[in-house]
Amino acid sequence: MREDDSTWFSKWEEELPSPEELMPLSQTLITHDLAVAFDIRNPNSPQQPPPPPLLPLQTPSSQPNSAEFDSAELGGGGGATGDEPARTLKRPRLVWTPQLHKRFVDAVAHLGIKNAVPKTIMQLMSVDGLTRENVASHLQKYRLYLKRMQGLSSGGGGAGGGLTGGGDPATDHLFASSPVPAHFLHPGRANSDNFLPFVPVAALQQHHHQMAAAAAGHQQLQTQYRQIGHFGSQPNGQFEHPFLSRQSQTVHHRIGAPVNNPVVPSSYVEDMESATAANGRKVLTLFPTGDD
DNA sequence: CTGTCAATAT
DNA sequence: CATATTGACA
Repeated sequence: MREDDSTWFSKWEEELPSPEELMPLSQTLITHDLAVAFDIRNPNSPQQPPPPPLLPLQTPSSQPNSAEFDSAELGGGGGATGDEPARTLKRPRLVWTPQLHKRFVDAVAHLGIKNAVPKTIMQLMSVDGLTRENVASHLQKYRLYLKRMQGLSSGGGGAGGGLTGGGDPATDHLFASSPVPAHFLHPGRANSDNFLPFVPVAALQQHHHQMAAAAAGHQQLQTQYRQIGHFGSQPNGQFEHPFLSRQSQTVHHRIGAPVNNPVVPSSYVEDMESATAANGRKVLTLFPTGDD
């Protein structure tokens, strides 16, 4: 029944063959300008349909959504006419969506704990808009998560927890959604050959703004709740995402009966990047990469 | 300067 | 309250 349990990492091996395959990595985050443009915090309209966060493929159509420009910022004083570039502007808040986190894990996994440093990860991810600080922050969170899992799974203590191979959410929320490469659990242990040495390929840089994915717009919105629940209520009925259905709201009682293993809440698309390879590896590689 | 830990803000 | 952001330190 549960095949995912032991398949995920099996698949992983197939997935991380060569760096070249990883090269095409390219996700589009919100560009600064766009972010700022969307960052509009409508004082009057509290419920403005937030821009669809991530768009893997299948760009609907660029429906020029009337973007209202609300420069209700600036607290008096200061030249309001000056800032046009997105420099020195405060980013809203990075929304680490499962897919994005997956990319993060992917990069870290392929890099190896050794090279898994913020800068490298960030570069490998090639996520436009992502900054070192973002990755660094998330990285440490991820490390803590790994550490936590280590202590719980091994050990013997058995402490009331129980449940070892499952992994229980509630504390790790997002982290639990993405598969954790086994090797992460323990740095110097098990066989070393398991992994590919992997050499930091030349600086890969490629990012273009093809499908704009706007994910900004949440400034003070509590994350997780309706962050990206269902946005198929567009008047135009444009998007209809099959995935991205968080089933939170589930009352998880602390100790209760042995919860079943289905940890994975919904089914996130395994990997959209692999889809490209299946079809004919190419697509993203010929685009003018205006890197930084 | 880059990476990490701690504190703070939202 | 959890998460991301920011600051300070190594």
